Amino acid sequence: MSLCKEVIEKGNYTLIISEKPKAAKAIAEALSYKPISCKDNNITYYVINNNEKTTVIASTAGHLFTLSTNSKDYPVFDYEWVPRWLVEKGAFHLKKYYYLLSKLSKRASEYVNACDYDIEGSVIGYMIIKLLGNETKGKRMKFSTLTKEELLNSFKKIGPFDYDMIEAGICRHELDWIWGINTSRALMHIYKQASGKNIVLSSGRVQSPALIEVFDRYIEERSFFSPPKFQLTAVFSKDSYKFSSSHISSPFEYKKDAEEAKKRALNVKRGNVSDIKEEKERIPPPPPFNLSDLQYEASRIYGFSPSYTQKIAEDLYLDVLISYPRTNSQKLPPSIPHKNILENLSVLKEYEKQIEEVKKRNPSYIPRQGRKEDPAHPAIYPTGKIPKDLKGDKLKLYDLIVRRYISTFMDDLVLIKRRVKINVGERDVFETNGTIIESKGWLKAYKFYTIEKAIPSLKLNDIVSIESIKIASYYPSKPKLHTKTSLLKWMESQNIGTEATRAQIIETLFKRGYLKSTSKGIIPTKLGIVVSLALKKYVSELTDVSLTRSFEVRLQEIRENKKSRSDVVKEAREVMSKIISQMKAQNEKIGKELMLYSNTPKDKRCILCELPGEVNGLCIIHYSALKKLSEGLEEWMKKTGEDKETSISKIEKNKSLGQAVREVASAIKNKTIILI
DNA sequence: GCAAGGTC
Ligand SMILES: [Zn+2]
Repeated sequence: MSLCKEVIEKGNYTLIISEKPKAAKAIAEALSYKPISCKDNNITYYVINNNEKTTVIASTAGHLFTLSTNSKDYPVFDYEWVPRWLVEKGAFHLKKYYYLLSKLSKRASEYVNACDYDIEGSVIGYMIIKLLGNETKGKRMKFSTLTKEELLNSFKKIGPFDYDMIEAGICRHELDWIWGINTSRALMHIYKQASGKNIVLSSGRVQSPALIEVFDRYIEERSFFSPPKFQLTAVFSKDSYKFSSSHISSPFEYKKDAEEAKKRALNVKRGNVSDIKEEKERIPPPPPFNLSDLQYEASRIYGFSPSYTQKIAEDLYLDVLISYPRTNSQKLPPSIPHKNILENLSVLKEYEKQIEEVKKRNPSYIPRQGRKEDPAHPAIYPTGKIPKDLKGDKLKLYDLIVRRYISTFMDDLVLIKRRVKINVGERDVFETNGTIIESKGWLKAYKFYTIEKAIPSLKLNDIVSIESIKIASYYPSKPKLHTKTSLLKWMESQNIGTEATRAQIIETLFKRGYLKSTSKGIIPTKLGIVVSLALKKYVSELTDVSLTRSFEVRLQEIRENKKSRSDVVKEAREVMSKIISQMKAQNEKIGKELMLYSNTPKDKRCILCELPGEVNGLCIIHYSALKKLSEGLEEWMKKTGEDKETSISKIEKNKSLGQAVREVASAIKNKTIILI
């Protein structure tokens, strides 16, 4: 044990710094068959003695330093990098890492940043070396998997510091800090001035567009209005076999067209099978899991929230049961020992048969690859370590990951789809279809889909009779309220946030009291609505994803040496100074607007709800509903063939339309408000 | 106290 101490005291070693403990262990084991494992305050580091040359491998746990300021005022731009454990609530566990790295840095002769090969990893390692060691003796090791081969290779190719990445990374921190801290302080300060109350408000490049997305979707859903289309469906029979079938012109735009087709069909009363088409469809295995696909599937299959799934996945990772979960990659490189992993997993009865099949059908163990990539990690896969005593949700998630992994080695799912056309009289054709599975392929392992729909057992020229026929209204595009999962997928589609932060940022919006969950999905609270409106009006840059796009352009320019970090930051300061001075000049006005929502006097309320009345005595939601109803009513009447009074009555009761539209229709019926 | 980004 004292050997560890000796080495540190002697100094003159290369200190390799990794981003996480697991990576430090992998590096140590790649560089030596017998790394010496040392402990300091329960934190492990490794020592390797080779031909007089000593290497020490230690790790942090993510960012050890963060931007911080002593100033309580705003606008504020005088931030500096400080140890997180000193300034951040909940970061106290980093103190041990800080002290160990600080101790190991004192006598090192050389420092290697071996953090993940992405811009955050470049910043994490750089800050440790700059602030605890010696920047001039800093180097960079680059690898994207933790396999022995790649680690050894990257160790041989250790290069100089990657200042392009470091500068871009530091700039990202500064820009987010400038935008986030200043606008959050402005919101809080104005709120405090107007109400006398201290509450925590926040805004930022990622969270604010996400909030606005929920807000916009909510208004869209509440004020949804569309005339119906008309689905004509008949139930046919052949001997005792019954099946339903839709008119090929369905959905009809006009009800009278559907009614005429119905009348014609009822006159003929029978049809004949005029065409049968059968085709095979091959569906390849789903791609390997990245975190957001895992979150999506765990929500679809088990109802887990994205942050819950992430927490369980992190536990499984720490138990060494699965690989690193915070990845965007859908790729499983051949350097992963798939054969060993599958052989190990085959001792588990529930996977034995499927793995046996992989061995026979895919003996080189080549998995299907997805499209998405990650600079530092492969897709999520089981390590092959056999779990003991896994229970409940942890077991469910582990099983999901294992099944997905096995399925990527399996054959295509083969479906048979049959489409049958039935002519009724001379003009009308009905169609019915079904799907059956010819060969299950990967679905045997990843069994979380139900696919089969009975195939109609009919032959060409069969005569079938119409048992019944009916017209149903059909609403094409009713928008759905967001769920945590759909919001996370939306963030991913817009490329805002990262695998590690999206679920967390959604939870922050709830913690701020901006959002709440209902049985139908997420809706903004009054506070969420008024913050959304204030941001739209006074900090519109934060209300959509274009700010992220412009950050990306600038960071890329820094990486390519076309711009300097200080120029980009200077530009951001100027923009922010302007925004803040404009907000300060309108302090009272903004404060009044905020207060109007948190405490709306009775005489200022919307005719139909408790929100403030903004236009024609209606709140933004009911006004938006009134506008859509007023614009679309004529089309509704034309397509349904109903008069105005009937239309309004039907709209009032129609649950396929937005709730605010129904409330507005009801108020029109009662003559409380009029169409515009 | 406030961002977004790492990871325990
Ligand atoms: Zn209202």
